[in-house]
Amino acid sequence: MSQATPARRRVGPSKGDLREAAILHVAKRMFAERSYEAVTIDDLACGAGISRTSFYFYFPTKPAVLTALMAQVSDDFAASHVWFDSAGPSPELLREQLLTSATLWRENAGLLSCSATAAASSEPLRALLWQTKARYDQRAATKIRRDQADGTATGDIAADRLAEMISALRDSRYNRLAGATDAELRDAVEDLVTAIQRLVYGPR
Amino acid sequence: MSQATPARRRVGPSKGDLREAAILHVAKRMFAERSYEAVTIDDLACGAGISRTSFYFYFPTKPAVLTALMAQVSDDFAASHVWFDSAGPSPELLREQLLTSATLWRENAGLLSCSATAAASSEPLRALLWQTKARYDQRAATKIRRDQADGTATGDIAADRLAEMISALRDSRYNRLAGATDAELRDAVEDLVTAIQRLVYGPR
DNA sequence: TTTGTTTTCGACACACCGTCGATTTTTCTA
DNA sequence: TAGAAAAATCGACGGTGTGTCGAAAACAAA
Repeated sequence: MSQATPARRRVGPSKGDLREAAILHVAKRMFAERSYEAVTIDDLACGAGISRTSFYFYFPTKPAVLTALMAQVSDDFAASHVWFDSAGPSPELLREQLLTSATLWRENAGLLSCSATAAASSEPLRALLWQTKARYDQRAATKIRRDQADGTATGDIAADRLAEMISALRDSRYNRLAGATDAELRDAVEDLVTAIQRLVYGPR
Repeated sequence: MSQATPARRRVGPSKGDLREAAILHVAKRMFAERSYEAVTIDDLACGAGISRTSFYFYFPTKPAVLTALMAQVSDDFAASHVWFDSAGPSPELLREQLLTSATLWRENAGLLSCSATAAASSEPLRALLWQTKARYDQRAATKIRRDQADGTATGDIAADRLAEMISALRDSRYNRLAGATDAELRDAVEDLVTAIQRLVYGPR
C-alpha cells in the first residue's frame, strides 16, 4: 500500500483524503469495465472532479492507483486460505477455499485483468503481484510438505513445484470467470478440487 | 500471417521485400533483448535503415511486426506435437514433445514475453495467440477423449478441461525458462510429464 | 525517353504524459 | 478570528511516441 503514497502528503484525515478516496472509487469502476489503456489519467481526474494535473498530487502514475486497489484485493484474497492450515487432503476445506477465492476473483475480474496488463510497465505493481503469489505459493508448499512428510501426499513432485502448479491451474481457470454464472463457478471449483487432489495425493 | 500485410503492397519479390525482411530481422533481435515498450517504431525503422515514416509502408503498427514473427514461431511449435497422435499414456512420446517445445520456448523467451505484453493492445495478435492455443488444446482434447473412450484415461474431468489444464501448467513452467540451463529445462519437462500423466490417467 | 508504379520521407496533427511555479483554499494556532 | 503555514489546485510548458498526407525520388517496363 505504501508505494502509492507520494512523499509530500501528511498522514491525518483531511479534505484531500476525500479526493484520494474519490480517485480510488472512480478508478475501481473504470478499470472494472474498460481496458487498462482505455483509462487515461485525465479520465480518472475528471471522474474524481479535479484537473489532470491535480491527480499527480495524489498518485505518481496510473499504475500506482491500480497498485493501491490491488493491495486491498490481495488482502481479501489472503484471508480465504483455510485449506492451507489443515492436515491431509480435506477436500471439503479445499472446496470452501476455492469457492471463496473464485467468488472474489469473479467480482474483481476487470480489475485483475487491468492489473495484469499494467504490471508489464510498473515495477511496484509487479512487485505487489509477485509478493501476493509468493505468499500463496509458500503457504501451499508448507501444507504439502507437511503432508508429504507424514506420507499422506505423494512425493514424486517437489512441494514448491506442486504449489506453483496449483497457482497456475487456479489462475488459468479463474481468468475466464468474468460474467460466469454461479453454476459455472461451481464447476470450475469442482474441476480444481479434483485436479489438485490428484496432483498432490495421487491415487486416492 | 496475413494480418501483418498492409493493403497497398503487391505480391512479387522486389526491393521493398528486402526491407520488410530487414525489419523483421532487426525486430526479432530487439524484441528478444528489450521489453515491448522499450522498442519504438523509430528503433525498428532505424535498425532496418529507413526512416520512421517508411516503416508504415511495410507494417501498419508495431504489434503487426510481432504478429508476423509469432506466426513463424507458432508454426514451429505446432510441428512438435508427437504425443497427441499416439494412443494411451506413452510417457516417452510426451517427454519428447515437451522437450522439443521447451527448447523452442527457451530460444524465443524474449519474443514470447513481448508478444504476451503486446497482445493486450492488439486484436490481431491476440487472435493469433488465441488460435495457437486453441489448436493445441483441441489436439490435446481429442487425444484425451480417445483415451477416455477406451478406458485408458480416467473420466472425472472433461477432456477439454484437462487440455486447458495442460496448457496452463506448460505455460507457467515454460515462462520461467529464459536463460535456463539444459538441466533445469529437463527438470521442468520431467515435472510436467509426471503431472500430466497423473492428471489424465490418474493412478498409474 | 516516357509512363506508371514502388518506395521514401518531411511536415503536420494528435494524444497522453509529467513537471514547474504561481495561486487559491484549507487548516491550525495564537 | 486574524494571520501564517500547510495543503491542494491548475494553467502553461516541454517531451515522447504515434499515425497520416502529399509531394518527391527511385525504379521498372515499354
